[in-house]
Amino acid sequence: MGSGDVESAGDRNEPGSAVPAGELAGGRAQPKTDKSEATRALILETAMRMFQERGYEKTTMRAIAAEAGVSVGNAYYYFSAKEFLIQGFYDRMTYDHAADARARMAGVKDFSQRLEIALVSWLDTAAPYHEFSAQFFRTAADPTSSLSPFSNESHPARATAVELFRDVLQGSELAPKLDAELVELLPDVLWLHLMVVVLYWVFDRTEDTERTREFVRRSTPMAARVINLSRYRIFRPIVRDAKGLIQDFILPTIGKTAVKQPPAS
Amino acid sequence: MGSGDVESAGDRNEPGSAVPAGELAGGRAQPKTDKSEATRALILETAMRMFQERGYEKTTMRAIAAEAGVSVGNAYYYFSAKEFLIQGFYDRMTYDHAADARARMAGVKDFSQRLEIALVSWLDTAAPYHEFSAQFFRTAADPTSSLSPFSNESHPARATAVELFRDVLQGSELAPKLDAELVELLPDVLWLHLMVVVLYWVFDRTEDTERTREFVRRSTPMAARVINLSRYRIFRPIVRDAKGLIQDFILPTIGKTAVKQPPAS
DNA sequence: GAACAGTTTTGAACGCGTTCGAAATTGTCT
DNA sequence: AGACAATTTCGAACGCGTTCAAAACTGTTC
Repeated sequence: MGSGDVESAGDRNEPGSAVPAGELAGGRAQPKTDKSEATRALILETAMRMFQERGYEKTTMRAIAAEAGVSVGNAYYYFSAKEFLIQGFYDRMTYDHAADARARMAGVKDFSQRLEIALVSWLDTAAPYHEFSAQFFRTAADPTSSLSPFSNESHPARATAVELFRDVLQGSELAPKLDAELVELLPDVLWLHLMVVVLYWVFDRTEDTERTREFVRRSTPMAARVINLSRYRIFRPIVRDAKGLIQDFILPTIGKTAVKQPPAS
Repeated sequence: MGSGDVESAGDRNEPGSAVPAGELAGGRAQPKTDKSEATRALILETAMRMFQERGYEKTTMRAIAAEAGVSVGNAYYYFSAKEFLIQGFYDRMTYDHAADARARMAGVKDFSQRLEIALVSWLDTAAPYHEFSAQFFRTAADPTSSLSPFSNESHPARATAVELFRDVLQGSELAPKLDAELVELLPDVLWLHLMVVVLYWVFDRTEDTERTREFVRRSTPMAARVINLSRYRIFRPIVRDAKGLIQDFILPTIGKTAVKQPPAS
């Protein structure tokens, strides 16, 4: 996977103008000791447990600190803002999702089915957190926040997810003769599909997010069909347009540094 | 949440648990007197001016109240939360956009051009607010907030925008033989297109949001082409799928209660 | 051991959005 | 006019996220 460097883009942040540019990532630069690492972990675990129990907003920093047996200031020493406590959450869920989806896909060869499995797996993985998802979705929607799914800080999690969709594709018996360049772009496009599903899910208020689940059931075969049809000649101009749009406007935005091959011939 | 009554959604609110469920809309139920109305307007105008000058977060409720010459409590009497001050903003911008776009479209017959004009018009209308757009986009992204573009409270503004796109279509010389049902859905789909552009715009950090403008220039002709091609036979199954998806999953979510009204002014 | 430079921890304090009981004002009826 | 209710206005106070100077701890060097 390891294509190159992410453009550093450190100083996008609103608030401070004198950010030391060193420790933007989460809360700390380096864990110096084991005890330090333990404290950090304790705070994170406590916070995540409390978020699940009471929701994000209702869980105060004071309460987290008290429950973890440390002072507020100490919590802020490790996590420079409340929202950074979410990042750990986000990362872990991405990882769990990828593992679960791969397990479920095992043996399934049909692309449409694999895609659906991957998406449903996300819904299941995220289900426990649906109630307070809105509260941190709000935070994630802030472009200046490192929690935005498009931010550099989210790059590792995003890469993991994109990789999963690459697996979805590679395990499928796709129609031959598909445009190779297009296939190359698909993992990212499918990740975008997931983002749309997530968006829908966040707003979904039905029991067990049944509506989103049906949305997935309906939209996946359609996606498969579109991909399949892209082989036909009439589609060629559109496919070219779409490819251009994705390469020029979508990928750069999600921090993809132009791995583009020059158009041969 | 498609059919029937809109569940009052009062108790989705985090903070209070005893919301009277009466005045969720903006800040007040009814303006009782002229003076009342004047005070309300004064606060709103002051707030909007200060938002533009200093940004949303940096403008405190205390500062707004002081500048407007009223007490904080009074401001809260009219606007039950800071975010409600944005709604006025949102509504006004939607109105300005529609007016500006219609003026610019006058005489233009080509669909693709009309669509591009409508979108560019939005970018121009919104340009002064781009700097702090992120700050209130964050608020708008909260599904539980009335400021979400999908919320019921945003319905009037949304309807205005959709109406504009209906005009975009009606003034165009579209290919004949287009699926009538599809055409009927298009205004909402084009509004969604605008939402995507807005999303892109919010995250856009280029000079004068040049990147978004190019995105519009590239994506509009493509949209036009897709619509045009939808006539061909191979597309029929996909078009049917797409129509189903839109009707069953998109329109209900954006609060479409099958109300159609002729453009009367 | 003492002295010293980190690193970690503390808790009081700040500024903010918001709430609330009460005061001031306005409107209505006799 | 006075009496009474409704509306509008006020500002102190609450809880929250966050900051910061100082204290406590740790490891290193004589």
